[in-house]
Amino acid sequence: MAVEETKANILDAAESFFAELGFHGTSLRQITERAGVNVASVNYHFGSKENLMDAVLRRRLEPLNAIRLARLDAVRAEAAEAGERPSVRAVMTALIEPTLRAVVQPEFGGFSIIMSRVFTEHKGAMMERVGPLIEPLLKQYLETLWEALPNLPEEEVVLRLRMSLGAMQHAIHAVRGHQTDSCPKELTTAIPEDEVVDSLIDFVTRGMEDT
Amino acid sequence: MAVEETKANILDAAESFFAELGFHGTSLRQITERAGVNVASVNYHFGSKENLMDAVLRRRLEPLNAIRLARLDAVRAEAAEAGERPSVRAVMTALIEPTLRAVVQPEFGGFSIIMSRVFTEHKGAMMERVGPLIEPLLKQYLETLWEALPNLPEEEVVLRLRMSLGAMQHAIHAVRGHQTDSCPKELTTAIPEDEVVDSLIDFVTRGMEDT
DNA sequence: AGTTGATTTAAACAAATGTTTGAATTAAGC
DNA sequence: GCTTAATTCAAACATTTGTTTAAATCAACT
Repeated sequence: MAVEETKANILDAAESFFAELGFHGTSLRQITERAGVNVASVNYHFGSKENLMDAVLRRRLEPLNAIRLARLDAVRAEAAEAGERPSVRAVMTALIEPTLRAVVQPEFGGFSIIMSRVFTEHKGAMMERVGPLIEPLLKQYLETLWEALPNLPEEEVVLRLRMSLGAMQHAIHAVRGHQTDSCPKELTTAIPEDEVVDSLIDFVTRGMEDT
Repeated sequence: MAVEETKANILDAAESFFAELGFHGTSLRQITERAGVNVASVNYHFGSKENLMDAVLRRRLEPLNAIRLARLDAVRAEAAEAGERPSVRAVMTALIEPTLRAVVQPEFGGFSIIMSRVFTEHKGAMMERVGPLIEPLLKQYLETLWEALPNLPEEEVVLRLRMSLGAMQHAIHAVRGHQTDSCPKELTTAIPEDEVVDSLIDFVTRGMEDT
């Protein structure tokens, strides 16, 4: 088995187990058994269980963040060219569309669940590791939203962005729950991905904008 | 030490550790040491570590759910008396206000974080345990929202409620993060509780209502 | 004061954890 | 084809885990 194949198998197995059972709830033996490799492989290729989680997150987050930043830059450039403020809808679309398109891909497996967990924890080892990966992105979006909503106090925009991120997180679960039938019965939806994207953009745009 | 005091000490310690380190990340010895009791006390009083988590959740959730249901019933009664449909704002206020008032209390400690984690997991032992505690509540709110928004497809209302719950979850973290300084730097807010409640109600009402 | 039942305690239990070791195997370069 | 380095493997490492046990202590009631 090629080296990259071994590492990829470990990452795949780790991703799905971390999503299902959490970091501490998953053992290296579960991961390596599903990956079809030896237990020692994790420490050989990644150094430790914690570094493995790092690699799981980076593999998905870095390319996705690059796309999201590019989309945001496009929105800013377009607004600058037109000599106008960027619209809230355009900014939120630049965030939401690539995120949901990525997350519904089957190979993203449990990544969205892991990210939700990370968002939830706030402190502890996991947040310290993910923080540096997402804070620069959020800072860019925040600054653009301040420009798009000049009449609101900056603090209020921060709060509304947080609430929008929460809405996005749960909308993602709605889409993936629809795929996997694993969300609470009272909150299942049968709405296809495209409509969820539209609904979410509408929802957070109404929420963000001044009425 | 009185029996109830012992159990309360265990519940307090378990709540804060489960919030900080997660269920699997916390050991019974950490809990019992902080609680000042013997390791065997947990199994004696609660039966198992899993049953302890059950008790932690029930202690907060059952009284809170009673309040939320009462508030919803009041909204429905008022609307019925006036011969009108309940307003989206009134329904969302009946959900949000008691939730945030409860959650910002210091003694609620890490409960909101535990709940976020539960919402996130979706499957696994934790969701199976919490599901029965919150699904009846959500069902009641959902039916009232269907009545309040008769022109929307029911599926769309379900999705919007989910997104609103996500917004509430992250707003709660904003408030508690403000208390504890434990949220990512780019998303800290210094907005006091009352204003967060108002902002959140406004945000989800705009999001839920047909434009 | 004595008895009964509930509670606490220290100690031990088997099982599972992440990690390390050193030999075996594979792959690549000359 | 030999050598060298990278990778895999089975086995063992010391800890830590949740749980159980049986004796000790406590509280309450007659």
